[in-house]
Amino acid sequence: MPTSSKGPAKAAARATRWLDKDEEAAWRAFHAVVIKLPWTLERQLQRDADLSLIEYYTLARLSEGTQHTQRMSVLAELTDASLSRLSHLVTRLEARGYVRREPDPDDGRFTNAIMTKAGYAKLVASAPAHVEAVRDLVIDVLSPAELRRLRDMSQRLLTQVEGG
Amino acid sequence: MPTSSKGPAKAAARATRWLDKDEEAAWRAFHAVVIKLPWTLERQLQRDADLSLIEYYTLARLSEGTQHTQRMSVLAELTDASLSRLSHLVTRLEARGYVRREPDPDDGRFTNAIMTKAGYAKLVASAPAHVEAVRDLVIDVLSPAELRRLRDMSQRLLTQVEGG
DNA sequence: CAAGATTGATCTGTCAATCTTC
DNA sequence: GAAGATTGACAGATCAATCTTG
Repeated sequence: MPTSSKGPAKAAARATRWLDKDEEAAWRAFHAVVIKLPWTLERQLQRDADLSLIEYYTLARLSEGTQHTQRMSVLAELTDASLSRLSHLVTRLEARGYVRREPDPDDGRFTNAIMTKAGYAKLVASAPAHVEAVRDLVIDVLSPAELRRLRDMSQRLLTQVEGG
Repeated sequence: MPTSSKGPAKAAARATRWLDKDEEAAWRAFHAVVIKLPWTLERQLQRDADLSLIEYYTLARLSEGTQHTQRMSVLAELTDASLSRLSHLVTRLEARGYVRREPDPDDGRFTNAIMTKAGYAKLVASAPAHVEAVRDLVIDVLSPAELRRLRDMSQRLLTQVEGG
């Protein structure tokens, strides 16, 4: 019954503004995408590259850093992971030889994550199939105008989600 | 570097169609939403109702079934969970007294998940805060026209994601 | 034996506690 | 002592294997 209908608004201090029919339909469709899309990309990467989505984007963001390097805390921001999650994750990538860690020479409180040659090669090898998937699943499904709107909406949603 | 730029398209049989600047920007924004939104909703539900997102939607979908009942396999579809995941999950909901299981009287191969009174009460108590969150984070951020477009795009994305 | 469902092993993420460096 | 980072214990998801019913 929730999220729609005017159903029993038991607990809330003031009457709940339930979703109307259109809002409900929009939410269901969008919610489904939000749940299913990451999963589909996970599968693609797992199958084609033996990487998880966040592993792939960790390598991608590392490749954009000077010297293929990023501080752990910055990388956590960029990949939207907690520092703890990233630390575990980098431990695994390290074990596979894709990344190595070094304390920042200038300030030992920071740890630098540094992509190895093998890590870069892995990213380069994995990218084409992943970009194909992103195209197939998202980009090529929408017109350029729609894509602009999606970006626009996404940016506004983001400010909300990030506690605007 | 991936997803954008014309970078080394090593593996793929044919040249990779990398994302152009606008496509890349749209993808980054949308990707961020897709990753962050579920997490925000998880936090809200965890905090306000001690439920995970999928637990909440499991209860919600159950409440829509005749007699507050759904077959496990149908419920798995509705909640976008694997049968295995759902089974583990229902075991937990059962332990908390929100759901019980019975074999289908007509065909013992099916298992019915049945929401208890306590389960329904839990849903009713949890719904207002969750709907508020969905409004704050998504619905009220977009105009009705945008919401229509979002729904429209989402539906098309879904057919792709579901292997259209 | 096929479809529905469950189970157990394993892996990943989270949370809280801890360690290190300045 | 505060910020950055790591660690370990635990909760939840996945995958493969298994069980059950018709």
